Order: sequence, then structure tokens, then C-alpha cells
Amino acid sequence: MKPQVLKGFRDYLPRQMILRQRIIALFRGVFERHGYEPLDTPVLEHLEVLTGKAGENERLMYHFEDQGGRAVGLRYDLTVPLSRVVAMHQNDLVLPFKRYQIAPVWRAEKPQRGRFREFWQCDADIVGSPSMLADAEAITVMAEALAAVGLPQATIRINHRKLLTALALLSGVDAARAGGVYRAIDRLDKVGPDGVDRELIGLGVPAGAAKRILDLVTRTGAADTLLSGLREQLAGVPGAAEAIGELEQLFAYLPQFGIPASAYVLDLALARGLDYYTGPVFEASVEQPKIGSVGGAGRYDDLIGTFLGRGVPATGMSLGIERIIEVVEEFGLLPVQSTVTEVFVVAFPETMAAAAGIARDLRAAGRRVDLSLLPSRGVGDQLKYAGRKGIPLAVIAGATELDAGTVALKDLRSNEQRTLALIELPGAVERLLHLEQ
RNA sequence: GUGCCUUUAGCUCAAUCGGCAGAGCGCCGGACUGUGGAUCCGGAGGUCACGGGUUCGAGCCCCGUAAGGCACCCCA
Repeated sequence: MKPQVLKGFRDYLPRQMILRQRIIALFRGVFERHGYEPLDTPVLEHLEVLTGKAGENERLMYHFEDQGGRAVGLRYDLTVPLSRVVAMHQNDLVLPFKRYQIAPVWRAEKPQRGRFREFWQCDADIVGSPSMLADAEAITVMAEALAAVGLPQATIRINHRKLLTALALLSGVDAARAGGVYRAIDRLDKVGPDGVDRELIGLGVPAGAAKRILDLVTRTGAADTLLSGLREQLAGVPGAAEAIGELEQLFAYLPQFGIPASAYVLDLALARGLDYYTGPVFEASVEQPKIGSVGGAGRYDDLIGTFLGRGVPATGMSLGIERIIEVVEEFGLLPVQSTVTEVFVVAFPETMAAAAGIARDLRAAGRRVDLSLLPSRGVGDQLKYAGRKGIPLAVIAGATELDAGTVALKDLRSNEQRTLALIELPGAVERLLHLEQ
């Protein structure tokens, strides 16, 4: 049997796991500081729970028949499972329900840099508030999470799904076929204005309407100026006034939540592909490295209704761990740690018992301690092992020192070593570790 | 899912026209019996991604497959 993993799936070795867990811990901290509660759901769902929500993306869904003949699928995102949970457990949840979920999802895409078939999403959502305050908080949480990992160059672009629908109506395309118009508009940064113009005309949009749409979505400037301009241009178009009004509220709330104005921008060309969005949509992306968006989301007021029969408003955001790691590594935004161990205890065959006792005492003091399990290795080899793993401190528990009630403490980073009374060891270790921070 | 590029030691890569598979780094051992990293010496390590084909002879040419990457599509 040849050892191998599936295309687009990966093992995470300790060095990578340390960074992943660190980022996850930072995100969890941001989520919990904003009052979000943890949630987890099964990786496998009834296929019908998953289908009908992702539009054309359903071709990327992993699905199969289980041994009992049931049609099942691996979750494609964390938003649909959340909606199912809300519908199933409505009596146990206090609304607005704010939950975060950090968990893997699966998509059968062609792998590329920052794009995998198994990847982790970090979602924070608010269920039960139709207010733009909820959307403003979702954007705030996203901005703070990105700032927590030192990613300030990511700007959150914001748009409104109903605004795009209004543009489609304006162009003479009915709401059912509006998706094509969204996609054409969304490709603005890739194919440029002329390209979008060609694509719109290819969809059957009259040349005049295409030009008008292009004129509207390529405008830049302050959100309130853009929105008041749109209010005039789209007067009488169904849904437009509502969308513009919501965006105006949203942009009024954002400064109140304390996010710097540089962290977000109104981008009238932003579309996003998932079918279930009904209101504001947001997306955070980076220019370098070229991996596209690192997070996104939006409001999905009708999704829970597909399970419940009655609508429950919901909004939230999602961050992609793998892509964020790509950026963090590219720019060295977080320190690289190769081990979680703080102290290594060098032992000799004849001092094994004492060495184990020292390790136990240090652990009781809260230290992370590795004890040599191969004491027949020489001191040099044991120190080499500790050094190669990147462990900062070594305690040498030799007979010479122990007979005098002492022990040698070596700082493997600076090569400084001193002999100290056994009783002083925990304090000395603590001091050396904190000097490092 | 489509198109293109790549794949040689653990890693990064070389190998002229199709003619005996190499280097650096890493690893292991020694110089050095209780002190890692440096230096020197020595050593191990290869199904040339995999499967076919052409040829006297293939790492090199041809076909197929897989994995990785780039561009689409789409997305975190």
C-alpha cells in the first residue's frame, strides 16, 4: 500500500499546526470578546439539507450514498449547517443567536495555491436581527480578526445584493436571470470596463443600459456621496431604495463600532456567488500573494426559511484559514515556532528518577517540559535534539549537580549556562522564558 | 470541469546530440567517553512520479495516468 493523501487534502505537521492553532486562538478570542458562542455540527449532512443553496457551486459538493442507501454530502460551508441548527433547535436558542464555528469544509475544486479541497472556515454569524447593526458588527468582527493576525492591508469591500438586482432590472434583465449580470459586473477588476461592457451586451443587455450600469458601478468615492447619487439614478427601480437605505445605515454604524475608515469601502461591483445572499455582502481580499479573497459573507434572510417555513433574518462572516496562513507566511506576520515545548530535561541512566522528578515539578508549575526518553544518548546528542526542535531551555540533571542539590540550566538560544539550586529552578526558567517575549 | 507548465536523493537543483545518475544542503558515523549549532574526514541514501511505447541503448523522444503549480470557472 502506497502512503498517499487525496488531491487537495493535506497533513498538518507540528510546525504548521502550531501556526494554525495560534491563528485559530486569535480568531476565537475576537469572536468571544464580541459575545459569540461556540457551535459545531456534523461534517456529513443529508444531501438535501445542502442542496439548493449554493447555485452552480453545487457541482463542487462532495456527495455519495452511505451504506444505508442514504444520499449524504460533506458540508460545503458552515452557513447552511447553522441554518439547519437554528431551524431544528429554535426552542433552545435565545435570539439573536450569535455563534462562531471553526471547522473544515469540503469542495471538489481543482487545487491551487491557497485553494484546497479540504479547508477550514472561521465563521461568526448573527441570527435573528434584521438590523444593519448586525451587519456592521459582522464587518467589525472581520476587521478585528484580520487585524489580530497582523493583516491590515486587507480591505473589506461592501455591496448590497438588492442593489445588483436593481441594476439588472435597470438593464432590462429579469430578476431570474440577474446572476449573469452580477457575474459580469463582478469581473470588472479582471476584464476591465470594456470587458464588462462586452459581456453585458453578450447577455442581451442593450448597449445604452450596459453603459449606464458601467457608469454606476465604476464610480468611486465616499460611500454617502455614491449612495445619494445612486438614489437619484435608480429612482423608481424596484428594491433600489431599500438597498440604498440599508447601505446608508450600515455605513453610518461602522464608525460607531470603531473600525478605521481605511478598513472598508463601498464597492458597487462586488457580487459574490452564493445564491442565498439577500442583503449586504462583504469580502476581504489581498493583492499579494495572489490568492483572492481571505474572507467574505453577507446577509441571508431567506436561508433559514427554507428549513422552517418562516423567514429568520441572519447575517455573518467567514474567514479562510488557509489563505490567511498564506499571507501570514508570505509577509512573516506572526513568529514561526517549531515547538510548543519550553524546557528539555537532559537525563542520564543513573539520574533518570531525579530527572523525571524535575520534569514533574516544572510541569506542576505550568511549564511545558520534554524529558529525554533516550538517556543512553550522550549529553551532546540530547542537547542537539533539543536545539533542533527549537526548545529554548535545557536542564541538565547530572549526578555531579544533583549530589550538590543543584542542576544546570542552559539557555540554548544564547548558549549561557549556570548552575543553580534545585529550588530556584522554576523561577529561573520563568524569568528566562519571559525575557524572550 | 477546461487549457498550459512542472515532476531526478529527505530538500533545492544539475546531467551536452538518446550512451555508466551527480552536486550543495540535510541525515548518519567519527575527530570530541558530561554540553547542540562551527570546521574537517567518512558513510548511507535513487523504481529518474507511475504505467506503456519507440530504440542496440531512454532521466532525455512518443502515449496514458497521478500529483503540484499557473490561467479560466468559481471561491475562503
